[in-house]
Amino acid sequence: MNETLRDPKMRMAVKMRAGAAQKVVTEVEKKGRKASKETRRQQLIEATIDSLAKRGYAETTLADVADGAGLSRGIVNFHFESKENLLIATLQYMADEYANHWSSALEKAGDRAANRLWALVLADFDRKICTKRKLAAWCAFWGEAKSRPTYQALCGARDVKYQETVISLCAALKEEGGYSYAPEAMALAVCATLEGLWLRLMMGDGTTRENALAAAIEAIVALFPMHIARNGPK
Amino acid sequence: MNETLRDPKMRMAVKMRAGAAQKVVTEVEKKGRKASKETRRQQLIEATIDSLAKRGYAETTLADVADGAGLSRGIVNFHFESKENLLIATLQYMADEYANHWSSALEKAGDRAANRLWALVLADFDRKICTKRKLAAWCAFWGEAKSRPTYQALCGARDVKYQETVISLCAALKEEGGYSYAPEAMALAVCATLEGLWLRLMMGDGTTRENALAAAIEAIVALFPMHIARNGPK
DNA sequence: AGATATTTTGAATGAGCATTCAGCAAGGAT
DNA sequence: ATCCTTGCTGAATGCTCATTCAAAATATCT
Repeated sequence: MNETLRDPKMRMAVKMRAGAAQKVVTEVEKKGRKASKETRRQQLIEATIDSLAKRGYAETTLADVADGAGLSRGIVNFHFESKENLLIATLQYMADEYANHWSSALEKAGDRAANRLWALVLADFDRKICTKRKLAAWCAFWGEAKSRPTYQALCGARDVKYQETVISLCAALKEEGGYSYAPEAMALAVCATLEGLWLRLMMGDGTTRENALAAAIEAIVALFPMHIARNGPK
Repeated sequence: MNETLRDPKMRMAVKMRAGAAQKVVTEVEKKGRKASKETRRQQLIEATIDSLAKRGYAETTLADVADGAGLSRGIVNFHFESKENLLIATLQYMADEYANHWSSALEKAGDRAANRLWALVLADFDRKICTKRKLAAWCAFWGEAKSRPTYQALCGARDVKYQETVISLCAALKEEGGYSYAPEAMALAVCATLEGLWLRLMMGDGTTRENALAAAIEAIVALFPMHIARNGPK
């Protein structure tokens, strides 16, 4: 596919367009090999996410990633040594991005448990995180995670902290409000709901980001009626 | 792996063991080529589920499936024509089994909406359906579904009827009980919760079938407090 | 500028795998 | 017993892909 990219001149054009979009980074990159290396790695990771989203895990090839990045066939092995390493780096990148996103949302939300829970839910369906391509890439990894300890560890690490956070929020709300649930069970249910909605978004039945967010809100409003209303924490 | 299976005599031993476990079927199978063909297909589908669970979608090979079934390398193409067909048949089989399971649970539950919803939740975490190997196989397909229309259709078909059912149950309960939610959003949330719990079970963090069921119950008790208590529908 | 180090290329290599097919085995029919 | 049908086998084929590497391009240093 896209045979035009096999032509070096065409490739250069792609590279320059990409460069134009990040002018500042490019300036810094000119001097200093380290920066350049990181940039290239980043570029390849993005191309990997694209390929995972477009073709799925099983059909993702290094050739496709290289084409997507507008670079040559041997490039991945130069920067990542192996396909496996590239995929691990990609998952790592997504996991970090996700964790940073919800942690910073949590910080901004302040101290009240209701505000914090609300912020977590909104963060999960934020445009930055909740993209078709990224959801698809996540799901590609989930599909392989069970049989690959490395992926499992990276996906799992994502969840452990998140779920602990949700458990403590559920416990705090119970304390405040007089609910009767078991915090661990309720937290598991909340996390599962959010993940399940992601799965739905990805599967491409009619569900949209807005539907999903609405469903998530409906659920937490019903689960924590003393603390959360449809338009936000009380 | 398992080089012993390359030896025809060893294979025969495997075949006979498998045969012993289904003595009655074997008797019928002896006469009648059609029955035999179906049996063989079934056997290969089971081996495919095993392989998907053990090695993931990307690493599942026809050689592995054939070894798992105790048969020779060419066998899949003889019975299914191609790997793709085998995988589609496998997904089809799982989708049918799942649909039959919850439909019959629904029938047994009678007319009251609360009973029916409760039955659906229990059915999802039934030992027959909710096995490590089957969950793993489901997830393997989910991971590829976005980039393969055929899988998407089969996974999607699973959900459409299910979700319509849940929507109508939510609508009925709202009617009866005076909840204020939007039935579509609430149904989406309920379905997502159940699917998310499946995902969690599969990912092999500590979640067990019992934890997952407990979380699901906690959720629907909180979502439908007028109709459902922890020990069942009111 | 010239020399050196770094990054990139793309053709070659070889491994793994799905698929094919000529032939074997086991019944059943004549 | 012999033929025919059907199911099955496993070696051979050819294709796709990750990986390697010598050579080219480019950047950095002296």
